[in-house]
Amino acid sequence: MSENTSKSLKKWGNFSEWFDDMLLEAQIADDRYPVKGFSVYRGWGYSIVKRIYQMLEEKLEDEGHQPMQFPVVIPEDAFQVEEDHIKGFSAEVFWITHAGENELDRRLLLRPTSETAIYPMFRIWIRSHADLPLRMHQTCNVYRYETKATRPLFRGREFLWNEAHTAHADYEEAERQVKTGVEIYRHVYDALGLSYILLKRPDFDKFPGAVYSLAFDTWNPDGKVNQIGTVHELGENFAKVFQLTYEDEEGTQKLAHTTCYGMGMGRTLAATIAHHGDDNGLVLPPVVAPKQVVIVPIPFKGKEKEVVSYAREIESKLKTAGIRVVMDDDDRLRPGEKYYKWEMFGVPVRVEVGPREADARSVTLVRRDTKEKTVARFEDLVGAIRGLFGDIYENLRTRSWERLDNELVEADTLDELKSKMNDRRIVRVSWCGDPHCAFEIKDQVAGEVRGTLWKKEEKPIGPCVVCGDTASEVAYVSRTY
RNA sequence: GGGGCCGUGGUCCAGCUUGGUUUAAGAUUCGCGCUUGGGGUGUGCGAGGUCGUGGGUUCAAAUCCCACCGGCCCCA
Repeated sequence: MSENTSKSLKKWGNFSEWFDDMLLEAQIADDRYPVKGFSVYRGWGYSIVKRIYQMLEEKLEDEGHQPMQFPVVIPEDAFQVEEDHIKGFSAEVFWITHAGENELDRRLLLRPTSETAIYPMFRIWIRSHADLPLRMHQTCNVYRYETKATRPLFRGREFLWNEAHTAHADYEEAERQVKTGVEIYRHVYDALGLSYILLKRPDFDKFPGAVYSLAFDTWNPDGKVNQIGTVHELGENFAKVFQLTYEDEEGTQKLAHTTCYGMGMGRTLAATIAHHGDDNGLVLPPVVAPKQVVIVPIPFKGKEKEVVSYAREIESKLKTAGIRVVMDDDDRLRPGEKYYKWEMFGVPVRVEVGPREADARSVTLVRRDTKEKTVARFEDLVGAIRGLFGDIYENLRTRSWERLDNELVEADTLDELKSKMNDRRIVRVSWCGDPHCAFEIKDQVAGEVRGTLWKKEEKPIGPCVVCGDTASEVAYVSRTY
């Protein structure tokens, strides 16, 4: 697989085209599957996804979440218990109405999210305060019949995610869990070097059935924001309708309080690609790169043996050190072609080994993010590469946060907001908090109110940009996916 | 929700306006061989298409019409 020379890939000039090329050329995902909104994760892409899952699952389990796997089907009657939840999701539900030739007398649906699958079981499991808190998580696929235009990774009708669900004795404990959920997600996004804004969604945009919703929004090169994860405080809303009660120390029956949070893998992967990639292809953080190092032997006539055997020595040393390494000794390709190929795949470090290195027992190391070359001695190989991994990670992370900083601008008036929205920025505005003013923004400019910073008081600098009344909050406005 | 554009070998595309010299062109890719090898070597031979699907108009459809499927963009 090599990159298409007939096109020039421009991440900033034409993100859509660039991104589609990345998916195809770097074997991330293939959306040519013949059902709209469904696509295939290919080897390189799914390997990255698995590593993200692994980091997330490990952290969740460290924080006391048990791994579980619930069925993909939910019976209609369970789904229809919570009123807001139905309103929010029913238009997007895939129904199973038949089995063979027979019509089912109890229709089933493919989970769009699993609250209504999980709570009937929580009700069975929770009897006393000793059963709380109850925390679980599952990695699974969910199904939503999206009516907006689908895009691979960003918006599909089937998507990969991890969802966590917890039940608690009281609101305070649930609140602490919300914070923990946020910290778990931060841990993963930070490891990927992703920048984000953590917003409390406005009431009109919260998860159907939630008390409030938090969301991690991140920038995208095309000026839209990408929601990569959400955390919801559900209060007693679901507990009430699913009758999640427990007996407390005094022997009285009480309602549990619940939370849930979900991280979309497609979008998290999309952000990783979009934040770090460049016009030569992917640039992967070492922690999730399926291959962290590629060795390219450069055999000259008469010296093939020395070069190849030295390259194998290097390969085995790196493997022993636990570094994921691939040796590209395919003799049909020239070294230059291999450089381009592995740059497309975003492998963090390239090791070049030719007669020069074999003679000197050294290696030439090239880091993917800056293309900077260094030379190291064979004895120092592992340390040098580990050092580069650290440098690459720091660089990617810093660049991502700087870009976010760059994307964030202020606007004092609706006109200014309009013009900055046309520049595809994320704009901070003073807002009175009235939903009508938020809807007015949506009507007038190409973006919408995403919310206000969570746990960080921001003082509005002027009156509400829409109505001119006293502003109570600073709202973040942007185009969305 | 409203409007617009598009679908031709694995990929990018020419051809469509004005139906017929088109055996559907080219590049890339893929296979085999030689050559080459520190940033996309060159070359020879070969492979790959029911022109998205179905229907209609016509002596004749990649080309015109309709429906569906799939993709993209803009606006709300």
